[in-house]
Amino acid sequence: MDTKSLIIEIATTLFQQKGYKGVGLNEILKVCYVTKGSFYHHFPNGKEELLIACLQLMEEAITKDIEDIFNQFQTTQEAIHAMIEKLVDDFEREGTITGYTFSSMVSEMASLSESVRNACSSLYTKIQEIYSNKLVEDGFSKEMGYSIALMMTAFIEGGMMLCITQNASAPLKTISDVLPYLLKENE
Amino acid sequence: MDTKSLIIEIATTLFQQKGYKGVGLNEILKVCYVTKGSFYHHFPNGKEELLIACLQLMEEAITKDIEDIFNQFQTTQEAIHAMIEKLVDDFEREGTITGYTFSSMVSEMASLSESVRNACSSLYTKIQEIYSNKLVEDGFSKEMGYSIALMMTAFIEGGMMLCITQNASAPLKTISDVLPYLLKENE
DNA sequence: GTCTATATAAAGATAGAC
DNA sequence: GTCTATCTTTATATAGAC
Repeated sequence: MDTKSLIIEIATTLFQQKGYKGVGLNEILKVCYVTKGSFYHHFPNGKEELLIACLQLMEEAITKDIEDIFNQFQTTQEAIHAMIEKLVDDFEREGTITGYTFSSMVSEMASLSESVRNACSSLYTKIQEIYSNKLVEDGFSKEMGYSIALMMTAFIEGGMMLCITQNASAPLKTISDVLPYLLKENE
Repeated sequence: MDTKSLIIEIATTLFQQKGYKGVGLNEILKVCYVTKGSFYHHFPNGKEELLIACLQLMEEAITKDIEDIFNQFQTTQEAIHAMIEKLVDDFEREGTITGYTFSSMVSEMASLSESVRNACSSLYTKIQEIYSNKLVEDGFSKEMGYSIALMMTAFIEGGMMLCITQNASAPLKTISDVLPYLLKENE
């Protein structure tokens, strides 16, 4: 793999685990076996440029992943259930949630950098579109589909936050169990 | 006000706005007109000790605030509606959400400091207990009350995250509109 | 495109006078 | 309890050889 992609891949994981400010450039480059000089050749605008590149990679990876799951299942309910199950598995295996979330980047950087905020916003919008389209297929109105997609995103983000805080997968599991009510009773 | 309390108050606001790593000690102390020497007299263990103190202050302030709102209204549904409305108002007025959230602290620090994670966990538990108790008053079973309280917390946290990301209050408003379905149809 | 060496600024923290 | 001055480490970033 070329140097630039390598840096982006490794930095993405580290940012997701420890947040943007929680990882120093030195740490990233040490893991990559890449030097400062090489880094600034690929990212002349430094660390923030790297973050934006990572957010774009996340956008691709996350949307692809979610789309795959949503294509595998007939209904939104089944798909979202499978999705959360996967998050829970990852969390129980690795101890951290690296997929489908970038909340640390949002909460750290949204107030500090407009371009980072926009990249995050774009990502959430993409995810919600996938949900929303599936919900319309399921028979929901466009408006209702939009609202529920928004809620689902908030739900999952909040659930991940609680899992990280409690260092336990129970919150996401509970949410996964209760979500069907949301989807069924409004159809 | 005594120096220690002053530092805690100002630091709390700054941490909520910019996250823990987003604010330097220098910045905090400059706003307080307090010197390093004085700071380390009150907080021998430095910045992380200050953060813990801030989280405790938040715990008091947030629980008191939410309890007041919940005492003002008959049902959970009305209370939570008023609560979200207050969040939305604050956001529209100030541009940032400083109340009821500390997600930046969680996502930045949970993987790095166990004692910070515990303080955050305690805070979420307290909030959920308030919801849960009210829900039991409303006629829900203890188990159902617990699940719904968890969901509500996840919902609101996720909603705030989306508001910050989109720099708009729409997400929380949508959530506020749709929440009644969750509470009504399971009663 | 990659390297080493260096610059520069900011972080958190300490020492000791008052 | 508060002050100034200082220390140490780490951060991001740059210069210039190869």
